[in-house]
Amino acid sequence: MNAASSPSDNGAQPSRYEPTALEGRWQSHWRSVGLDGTDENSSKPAFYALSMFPYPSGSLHMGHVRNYVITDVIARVQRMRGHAVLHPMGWDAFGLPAENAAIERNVDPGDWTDHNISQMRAQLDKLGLSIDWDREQATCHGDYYRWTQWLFLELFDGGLAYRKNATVNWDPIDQTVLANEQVDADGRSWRSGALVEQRQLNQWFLRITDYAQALLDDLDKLQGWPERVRTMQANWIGRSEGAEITFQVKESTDQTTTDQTITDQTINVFTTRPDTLAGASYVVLAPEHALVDGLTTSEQADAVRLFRQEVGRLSAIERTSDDRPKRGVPIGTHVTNPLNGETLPIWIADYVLAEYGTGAVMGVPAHDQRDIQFARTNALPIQQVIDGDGASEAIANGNAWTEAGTLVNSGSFDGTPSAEAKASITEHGESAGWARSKVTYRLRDWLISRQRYWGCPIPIVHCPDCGAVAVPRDQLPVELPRGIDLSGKGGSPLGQQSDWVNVPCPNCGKPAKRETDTMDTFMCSSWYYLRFADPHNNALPFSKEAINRWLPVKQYVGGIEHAILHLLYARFFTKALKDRGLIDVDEPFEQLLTQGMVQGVTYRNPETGKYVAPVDVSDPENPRDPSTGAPLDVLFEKMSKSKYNGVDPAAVIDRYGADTARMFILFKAPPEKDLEWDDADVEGQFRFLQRLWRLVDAASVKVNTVDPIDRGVNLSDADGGVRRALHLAIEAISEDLNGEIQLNTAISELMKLSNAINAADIHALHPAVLQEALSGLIRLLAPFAPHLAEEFWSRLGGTGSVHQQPWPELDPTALVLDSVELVIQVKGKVRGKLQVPANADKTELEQLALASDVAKKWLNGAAPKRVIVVPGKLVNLVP
RNA sequence: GGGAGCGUGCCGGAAUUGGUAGACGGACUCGACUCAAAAUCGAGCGCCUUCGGGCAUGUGGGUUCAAGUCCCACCGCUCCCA
Repeated sequence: MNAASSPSDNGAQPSRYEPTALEGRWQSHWRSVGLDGTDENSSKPAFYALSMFPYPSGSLHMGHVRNYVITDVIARVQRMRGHAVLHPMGWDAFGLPAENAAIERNVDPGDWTDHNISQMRAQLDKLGLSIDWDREQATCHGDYYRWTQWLFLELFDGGLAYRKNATVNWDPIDQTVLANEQVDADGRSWRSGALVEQRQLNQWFLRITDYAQALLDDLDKLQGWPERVRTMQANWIGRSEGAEITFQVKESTDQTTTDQTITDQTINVFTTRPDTLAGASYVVLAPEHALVDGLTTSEQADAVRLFRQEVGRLSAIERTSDDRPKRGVPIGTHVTNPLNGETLPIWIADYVLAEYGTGAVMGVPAHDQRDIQFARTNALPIQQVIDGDGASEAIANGNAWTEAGTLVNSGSFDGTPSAEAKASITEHGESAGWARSKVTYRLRDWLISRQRYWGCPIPIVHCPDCGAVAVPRDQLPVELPRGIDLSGKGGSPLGQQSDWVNVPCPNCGKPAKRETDTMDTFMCSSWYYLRFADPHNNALPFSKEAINRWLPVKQYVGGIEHAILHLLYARFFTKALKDRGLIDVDEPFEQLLTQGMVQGVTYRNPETGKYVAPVDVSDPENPRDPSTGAPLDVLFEKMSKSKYNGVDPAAVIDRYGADTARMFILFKAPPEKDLEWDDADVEGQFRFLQRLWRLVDAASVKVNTVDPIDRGVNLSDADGGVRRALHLAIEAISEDLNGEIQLNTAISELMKLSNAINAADIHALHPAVLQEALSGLIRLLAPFAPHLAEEFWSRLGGTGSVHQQPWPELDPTALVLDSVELVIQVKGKVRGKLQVPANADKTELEQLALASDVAKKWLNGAAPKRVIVVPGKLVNLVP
């Protein structure tokens, strides 16, 4: 049962693979000799391998293991290939779990976090990761967040951090605001899952929208990123080209409205379809739009007030959702369509948001799906202005015609193709003064204020006279007050610390108050990869020299869930810091690998939807609910406590060792795909390492040095076969580690090589061949199973550490064969095989094929019409 | 609705400048060893077959001497945007 302790107790002669003891021994040896330190001063080319750093929850899960093992293999291979490698680790250590623990259990969030960090570091150590711990960072420590604040002030000085009153997403569970990126498609918080609410608050924002175009354009530079991450970012940025069109309000100045008389009012709308302007039948303002009060007539005032109250309760997602009826009310006044002079009513409607574009749109029902729904609900006219095949029918059926076509009902523009009309109508409007071509983005400025305690304080003092004043840089960090009472109620916790809040204004010295909001934790993680390059710098967050040596990160590895959030923020930071002259790189991450989830088996009762723990399933072949006897669905889902499908990495390491865990997790699935955890497969991986152990054990009698020795001249067929197997493996594994990283097939190549050596009689092999094969095998194994490879290296008399050896070199002559198998096809179907000399040319191959029994049988003596020869592969005879 | 990706044995997955489909592993079956079991070792393992071969990479077409791979249409799943 227990594989780690069971292998045959039948005698003492062969040594046993005991991973736990072996791994502990090598780990402490490596630590004592400083094997994993960063090579800072050599002339070797730099290679920066980075995993997305974890939140220190206190327990390592399989997703972490997968992430760090993938990065570790890459780091180790690059070292063997002659690079100076930077492979650091740190902690994304601010955030709500610590604060919630403090509220629930009355512990200090800092102590709680530090305790978790040391616990997780110990768990990570057991994986045998080649991390330079000397560079460790925790974002909640003053010597880190001092620089987060410093960088905030850089952005503040550059005008990229500003404060404004805005409608923001409020998470009622976590009691704080959220950035748009942190609200999912269902309108729920990324953390708490609560439905977010809308609130008007005065908050800090970063001007990420200034970089919208650069963030979009430079996606093209990121050829080492998965296509779908780039697409997701491009969608999120959401560039749209169009025009801003000015509509003149029609009512004259003597028309009385609710609170004022109308002067020369205009409404600006943004549209991507200026070509459809003639089809506008109304103009819609967002209910919150500043012009609404002034343009509402007395008759409509009550309806408008009621409607605004209703809309105020809805989230942006609900308001714009396609499957909801579009609702609105007219406000009583009108505008003139600048293109054709028609009079159009002004409405307010839930589906128009104040924060997007100009907060106003023109309604063109015939050519916009939301507008046609709105028009049909509210009996507004539907005028077709673009014609195309099937357009009229579609519109009559209530489907907007959004394709390109030809203009109709548009006066002098009739007959113009719609693509061309976009430009010509805009130009016409520009010369008449009522249009401008314009580009807008879906991306909003990044809201970074959080009304929570356990985060980086925003280094600002609010002075009644001077306004928002930066805390002088020599006073950083603005430290979080410690040992305070956290109730979890009553607003921002820092606001209640009067000692801390009340300070003199750094500018004029009068009494002032500190900013009491803390920063979004994504601020802290937007620059940590820069600090790792220069972790102990006391004068600056990092020096330009250090950044130039190590950045950009050559290989970044992490979960797809950060495709937008962290990866977009970090790109923005990099660009902003470059523009501030602090760094020279403009993109932080050259290659990105997004690893898939680790899933565990779940048993679910399809009737009740409830999960059954695996221990309660008596027969896994035919799983049934122990209480109802109903057959259960067997699924693979992301590991979680509620589904009883978590596998604890520590338990796996205790039982099989880290090398088995590493090998399994790499072999079971390609890195970017989801991985289905299966204990039987882990067992299989352990068996492979045991097989290697026995192979090295047997060979050690014959080989006692892994140093290269002169090769004998006379090699037997078996010798040649083993050499060929070795060099095939070197070729394939080296290829798997270049570009698109394929670690699962690399391990299968190791297995093939091991199988090939095992299949030969090692006692009959030339000692030099066996020595070369084992030396190569061990070095190829080293990045994947570092402890076992080191043990083998030492047992076979190798000097130094296997991890400091050069990557094995391919000898192409070892791959050459005397004879190869030639496939004979007849009309594309395989009909036979033939051994032929490897150096035979096309003509010879054709003749050999024609003379073969296969040809005689399938061609009935006739000559083929055509013969295709692919040297080294096949001959295809076409009768 | 728009975009991206995916679909291969019982299972995880190999193979894409078009060239022997199913590498490697798991599960399973049989055999050796054993009092027995585990471990280990050996053999088998897509489907059908009249043992000649035939059929097979979601479905249906197409290009080609040759298609998992390229093209068209469709079906299903996943993700992103609306």
